[in-house]
Amino acid sequence: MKEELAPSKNIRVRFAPSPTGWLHMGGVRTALINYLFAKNQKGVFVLRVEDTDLDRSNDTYLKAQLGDLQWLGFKWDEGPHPVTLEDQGSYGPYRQSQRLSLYQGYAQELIQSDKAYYCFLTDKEIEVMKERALKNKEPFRVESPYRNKSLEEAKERIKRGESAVVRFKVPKVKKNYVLKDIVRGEVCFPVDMVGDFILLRSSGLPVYNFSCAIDDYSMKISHVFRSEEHLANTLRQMMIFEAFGWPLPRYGHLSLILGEDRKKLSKRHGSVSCGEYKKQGYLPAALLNFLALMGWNPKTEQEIFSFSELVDSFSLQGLNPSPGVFDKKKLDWINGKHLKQMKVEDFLEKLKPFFRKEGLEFPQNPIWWEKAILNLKDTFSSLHEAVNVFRFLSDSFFEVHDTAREVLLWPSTSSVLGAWEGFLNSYPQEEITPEAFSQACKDIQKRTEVKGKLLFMPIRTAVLGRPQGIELKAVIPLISRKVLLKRVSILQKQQSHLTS
RNA sequence: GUUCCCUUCGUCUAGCGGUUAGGACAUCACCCUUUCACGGUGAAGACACGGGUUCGAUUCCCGUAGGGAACGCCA
Repeated sequence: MKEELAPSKNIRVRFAPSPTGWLHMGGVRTALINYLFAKNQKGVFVLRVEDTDLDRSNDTYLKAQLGDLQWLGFKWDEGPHPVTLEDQGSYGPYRQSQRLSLYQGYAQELIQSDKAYYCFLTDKEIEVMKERALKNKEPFRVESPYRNKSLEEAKERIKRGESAVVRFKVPKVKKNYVLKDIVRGEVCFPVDMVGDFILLRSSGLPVYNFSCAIDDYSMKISHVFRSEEHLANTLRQMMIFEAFGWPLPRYGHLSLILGEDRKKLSKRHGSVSCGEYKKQGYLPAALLNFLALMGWNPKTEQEIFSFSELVDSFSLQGLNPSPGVFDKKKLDWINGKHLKQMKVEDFLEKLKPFFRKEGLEFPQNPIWWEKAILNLKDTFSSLHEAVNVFRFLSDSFFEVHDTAREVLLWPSTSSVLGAWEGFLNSYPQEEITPEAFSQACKDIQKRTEVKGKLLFMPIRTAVLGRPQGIELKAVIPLISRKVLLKRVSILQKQQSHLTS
C-alpha cells in the first residue's frame, strides 16, 4: 500500500548526477521529480556531484550537465555554481571527490566496530568464485575469507604493502529488510540478496553506495527520488544507515523510462541526451512537461503545464510505479502547444540562435518580425520546423526544389509566371498586402484562363521554390517585391532551360 | 540462474468493489483550406490469464504467463 506522507518541515532533496557523460533524459526526469517535490513543499533542492569514479568523471561533463540543468530552468539552493563550480550552501563540499576524508573516517568507524573489514581478495580469485557459482547455477555473492579475520592481521598485511578494499559485513541475523517506498509501497528484500559489498576501493575512494549513504545523512536529505534500477542499492544503503544507527530518509523509486522496444532508454534508441533535444529546438518547458507526465499524473485532465504550474500541482499521489515508453510524437505535440502559447518576443529570442547557426539573415525591422511570427507561429511544432519555414523568407535564400519539376513542365506555367512577373513589376510598393495579392491572383486567373492548382502551384513555386508548403497569403507580405521578382526570374530561367 | 519491480486502447494514463471503463498522443474519416500544416468534428481501439474473497471484481488476495531491472574496486 502506498503510504501517506506526514507533512514535514525541513524537506531537503537532492539531485546527484555523476559527471561521466551528458545529461540524460532519465536524469532530467529524476531531477524534475525531486525538484517538483521540494519546491511544492517549500523545501530545499540540493545538487550534489557524485564524481568518485575519477577515471570517468571530468569537469567538461560536469559543466555541460549543470548548463543543461540551468537551461531547463532548475535552480539549486545548494551545490556548485554552474560556471565557477564554487560551492554554495552550508553542507558542502558538494563534490564527493572533495569529501574523501569524511568517507574514510566513517569507514574506519565501521571497521573499529566490526561492521566492516579489510578484504584482500584479488580480481582473479573473485572471478573464479563467480565462474563456480555460474557453473553450479547458484546466485553469485562474494564470500570473503577475510570477513572473520582479525583486524590486527589485516593491518599487518597492509603494512607489508598488500592492497585491500573495505567491505561491509552484511549482517547474517535479520531475515528481511522492508522498505516503505513512496511510490511502490512496501518492498521486501531478503538479507542474502547482497553479498559483502565494497565501501572503499583499494585506492581509498568510496564506492557509490557508501558515499551516497554518508552524504544523504550528512547533508540531511529527507527524501530521495531516484530511478527503479537503484532498488537493490537502496537495500545496501539501508544497511549502512542501520549500522550507524541513523534515521533513514524516505525513498521513492521512480519507474524506468523505456525505449520503443521496452528496454531501458539508452543511446541506441536515438536521442537521449538533453543537449540533443536542445539542439533540435525543443523548449525546456515542453521537455519538462512531457517528462513529468511519464510516471506522474496530475489527477486532472490538464496536459499542458508550465514549469511553475507543475510545481504547484505536484503531489506524491500522482506517482506511478509502472515503467513508461518514451513517445517522441507526444513530445512533439506538447512542444507545439508550448510554442503556440509563447509571446512573440520570447519566440524570437528562442529562434535567434538557430538563425545564427544557419547563417540566415533577415530585416532588422521589429514590425516585420512581429508580423512574421504572428502570421506563422501557429503552424510550427518545433523551433527546427520554424527555422525551416523562415528560411524561405530570407532574402539570400532561394532554391528550386525537385518537387517543382513537374510544375515547370505544365504548358500553362509559363504564362502564369509571366503574368505574376507582370504584376510584380507594376505593383507600386515594396510590401504587397494580402488583399493586393488576392486581387492579383484573380486578375492572373482572368488573364491567363488558368485556375486551381495549375495557377497556385506555379506561383507558390515562384515564391518558395516548391509547389507545396506555407500559405502564400501569410508569406507574401513578408518578402519584398524586389526579392520576389528576383525569384520569378530565376524560376523562369530554369523553366525555359527545362522545356527547351 | 537468483532476487526485486511492473502489467487498462499501439503509446502516456484516469479508475482506488457496482462506470455505456474516461482523457491525451498516434491512426483513420469528414469539415476548414485554391497546396502542406494548424484548427474543428467524429470513428476505431484496452482491463494478460487462471483461481479465490464477495451479492458483485478492472479494482482486494494467491498463483501462472509476459515484460523489465539489479546482481562491478560504475553510478
